[in-house]
Amino acid sequence: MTGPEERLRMAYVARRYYRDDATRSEIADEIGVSRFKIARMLERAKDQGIIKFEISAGDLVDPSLSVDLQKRFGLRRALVVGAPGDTDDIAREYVGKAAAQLLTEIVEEGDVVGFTSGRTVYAVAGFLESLARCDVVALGGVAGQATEHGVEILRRAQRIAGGRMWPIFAPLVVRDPATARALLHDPLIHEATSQFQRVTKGVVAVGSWDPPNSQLYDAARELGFADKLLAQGVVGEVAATLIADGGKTIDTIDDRTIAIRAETLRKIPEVICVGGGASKARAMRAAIAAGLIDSVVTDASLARELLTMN
Amino acid sequence: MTGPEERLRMAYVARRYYRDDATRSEIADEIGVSRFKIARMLERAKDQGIIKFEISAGDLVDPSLSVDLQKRFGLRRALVVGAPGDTDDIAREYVGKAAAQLLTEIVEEGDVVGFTSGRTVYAVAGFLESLARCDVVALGGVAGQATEHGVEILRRAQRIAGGRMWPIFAPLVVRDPATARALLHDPLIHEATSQFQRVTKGVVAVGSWDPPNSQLYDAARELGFADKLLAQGVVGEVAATLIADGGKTIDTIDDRTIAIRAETLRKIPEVICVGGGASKARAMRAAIAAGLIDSVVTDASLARELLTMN
DNA sequence: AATATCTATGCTCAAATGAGCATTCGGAGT
DNA sequence: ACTCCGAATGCTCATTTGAGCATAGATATT
Repeated sequence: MTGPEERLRMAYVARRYYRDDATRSEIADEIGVSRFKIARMLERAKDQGIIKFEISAGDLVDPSLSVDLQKRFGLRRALVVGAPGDTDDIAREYVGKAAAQLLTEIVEEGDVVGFTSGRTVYAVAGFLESLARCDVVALGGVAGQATEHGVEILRRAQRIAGGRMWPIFAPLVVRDPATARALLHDPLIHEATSQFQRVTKGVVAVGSWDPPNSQLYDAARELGFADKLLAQGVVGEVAATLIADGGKTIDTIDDRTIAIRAETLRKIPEVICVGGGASKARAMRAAIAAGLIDSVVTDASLARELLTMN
Repeated sequence: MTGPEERLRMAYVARRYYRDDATRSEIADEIGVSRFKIARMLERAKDQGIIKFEISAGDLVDPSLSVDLQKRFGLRRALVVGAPGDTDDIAREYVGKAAAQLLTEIVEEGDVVGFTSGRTVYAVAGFLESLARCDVVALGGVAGQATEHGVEILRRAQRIAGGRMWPIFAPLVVRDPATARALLHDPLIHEATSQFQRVTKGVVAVGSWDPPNSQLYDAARELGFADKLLAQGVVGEVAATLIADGGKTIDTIDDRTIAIRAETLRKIPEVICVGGGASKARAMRAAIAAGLIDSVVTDASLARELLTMN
């Protein structure tokens, strides 16, 4: 075992090398040993834990989970935020903030950014503070009671991005195909849906059907669709595209939804899925398998669940 | 400000470079950028605090205080241990342990190691666990009530070092010169004091007279010397050598002490002074100024006090 | 005591890195 | 539109560093 004098010396060398950016030769001259000895001291300092590298990536992001997730699922980007013990509400704040910062970082002038509705996407919009000049489009109608949220997301994004906006003032899912067709012929809605193919970056929430944690699920249940869809293996949804466990999309109610279709979604150069909480893991895995999403911003619970699912 | 994607990337690069020892070029190929960009990312990661270097030197030693102290006072070695808030007792344990480890590290076969008495030196001996084969010598008589301590130090050191030992069974200070002379003519004591010139490494405690924190001071007070000596400016002592603030040694009671003399102490190649607690700062500073000690093992309180004294 | 073994040290030469510079690109100001 | 400025990028070449080896000194083994 190394004595305190030697450890102190190693600490000094480590400090001079890493903190002060001295070269090994400088340090060697300074304390009168060869540069090779300095090199070996630095190695041993690392082995013995005298120097440790603390890597953080800021308050929010967990660097290793992020990279693990990105590699494991072949994602374009993955940001994992917060601690696994956080409540869903706290996790949503973290995810929203990180996703907002990510958008600020990656959105370029001329982009067309699409948003679904949902609480997490609402949080993203809430944390948006600056954005390159771009147009914003709703990727679907509004689900859930808090109807205003869906529109509010676009409004805030538009105010910050400064470009044009195409909100969709309609429910995400309706009772029958005829109603859906009628809505889709509404001039304002039609104009919005025509923008789908121009979208270059999508921000989408993921909803879980098993266990149920989705506003689309709630709406479907009210309309009486839910059980049949569950029987067909639906585990989650993105926008209004239902997905089964292996990633197969299920089009049963496509004629009753006002939202971007799976094939159009897949053509968007980058779709970022936001959402946290371990309960959404199956749904998110299915969405990735379905090829609907390219990047994720999530929390540590969901990330760990995804990484240990099998 | 940098976005989370970029920070994550920087964290990843930092991890690969510092933790995994990947070369900049490897990382560059891996993520498809130039090695120059990697270099700049690492620089910025350092600036932005994404990577931090945590340097510890083990549980005991405070690396920066140690180096500061060593440089400020031109010491051969300085080890500063523990936290400034520690009590004297805890600090003594830390100092003792660190000094013991230091001895283990630096004592070589054939050395002759001298010890004074004192509680801290006793702690040093208590923590000694291995030592190159060497002889051990008491550097003076015993002060304080716990007479056995002084001898116990030598016994333990001898048992671990395996060489010869020369303890001194006598008080550190006596009432009058005649008593001192008589003791110094005692064959056992004479044999011990004859070893002083052979000593190659000394371990000495420091006693403070102002404020009083010294067993020699207590003894001197009982014998009625103390006030006169304080009037002469004594602020502390090493072995039985009294020292005034600027480092001047005061020989008033030298003819009544059984201990190594200042000039002999100065000839020892390395004298290590052990002791902690801010109250001993003046005494230690004086001992350094007097050229009686070459290295120190102390605690954070004393070190900070020394560094801020002026 | 002689031998083998291990560890620490410093060397050479190839690889990795840093400093400084030229170029490009994207605004900001006129 | 134009120029100007600053930031970012990648280059060259000198410096720094790492890998592997040879040597020397210590330690264990017989």
